[in-house]
Amino acid sequence: MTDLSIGRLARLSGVKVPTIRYYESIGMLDAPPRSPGGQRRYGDGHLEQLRFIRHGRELGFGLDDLRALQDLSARPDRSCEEADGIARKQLAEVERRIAGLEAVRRELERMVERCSHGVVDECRVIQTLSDHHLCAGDHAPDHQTVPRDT
Amino acid sequence: MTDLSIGRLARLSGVKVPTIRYYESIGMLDAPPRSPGGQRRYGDGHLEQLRFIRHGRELGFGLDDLRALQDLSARPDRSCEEADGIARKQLAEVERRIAGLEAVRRELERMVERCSHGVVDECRVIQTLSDHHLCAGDHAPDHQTVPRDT
DNA sequence: CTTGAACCTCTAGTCGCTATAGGAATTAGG
DNA sequence: CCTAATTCCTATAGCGACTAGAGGTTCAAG
Ligand SMILES: [Zn+2]
Ligand SMILES: [Zn+2]
Ligand SMILES: [Zn+2]
Ligand SMILES: [Zn+2]
Repeated sequence: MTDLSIGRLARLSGVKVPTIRYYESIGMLDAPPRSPGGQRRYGDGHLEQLRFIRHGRELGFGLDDLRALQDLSARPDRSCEEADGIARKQLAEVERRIAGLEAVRRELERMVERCSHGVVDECRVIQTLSDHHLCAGDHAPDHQTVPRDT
Repeated sequence: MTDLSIGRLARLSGVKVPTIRYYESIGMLDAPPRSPGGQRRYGDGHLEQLRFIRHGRELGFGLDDLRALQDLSARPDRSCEEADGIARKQLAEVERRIAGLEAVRRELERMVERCSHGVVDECRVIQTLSDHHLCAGDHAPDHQTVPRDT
């Protein structure tokens, strides 16, 4: 019952203030009680919950999976089969993404290395983009979304 | 002047019909002439342009970068310095993402391997999510967005 | 000339946030 | 106790790169 303000909770958890409110709005984080003036007052349980979510996000889990994992951790007597399944699925997904990125990395390296740095018309980068036949192999048959940095 | 319909262009380029319209709407792809009834009629230039974009997307370039690269390729006499810079930046970004995903992969592997597959309370997956100290190392200090599959 | 496939525009949804505007509440200092 | 600075509130819109659906029109094969 440490009665944390949202800002303090943000500092302790490493999750930004607007993100905490966002998690509450989509039902990922329990809505806390409010001060007489209407401000959120969090307890230790919320901090734990938020750290769980943050750690899961760092490991690449989607919020849906984390919700399922959260629900499971509230039922300590059940078999952990489902939790392990989610983790294995996540591992497979990460491996798939790494494989795709490795293929992309090889092609990018190749085109950067082979460019003689002259004029655009002879630029290996531009040429390769115009013609996949200049690539060494196949790359990224599947989708890749570019992440954002903050 | 092959006078391609959008559907045929989609098949020839590997880019979906709504995506082609989307590219036009954001100015990535030149707006084609229309049939008397108002339907889009593409030429070979559009097909080339679209293949360029698609190839670039497969290599992980953002649409902004691809626009810049497209503009450069229209000026064949200029130095390719800028193009090479964009490609090197992209390579660095891909390397950064691989490094992050490798760290995540190691942790996921670790937690899946160490679980004795009993009850949730003793599940290494759940425990690790609750406590980063059970991780072997640091992972993903930066953002990662989960890609979508189609 | 009919019919069914392909096309059109427009809007809203995806994921996981982030940013801004325009206020109200809290807290630290004097 | 009062003020000023800081933090907090809601609500809305935007990011990237699409995808999905509704409701209507045009085209091309037979
Ligand atoms: Zn070059
Ligand atoms: Zn290629
Ligand atoms: Zn387990
Ligand atoms: Zn960890």
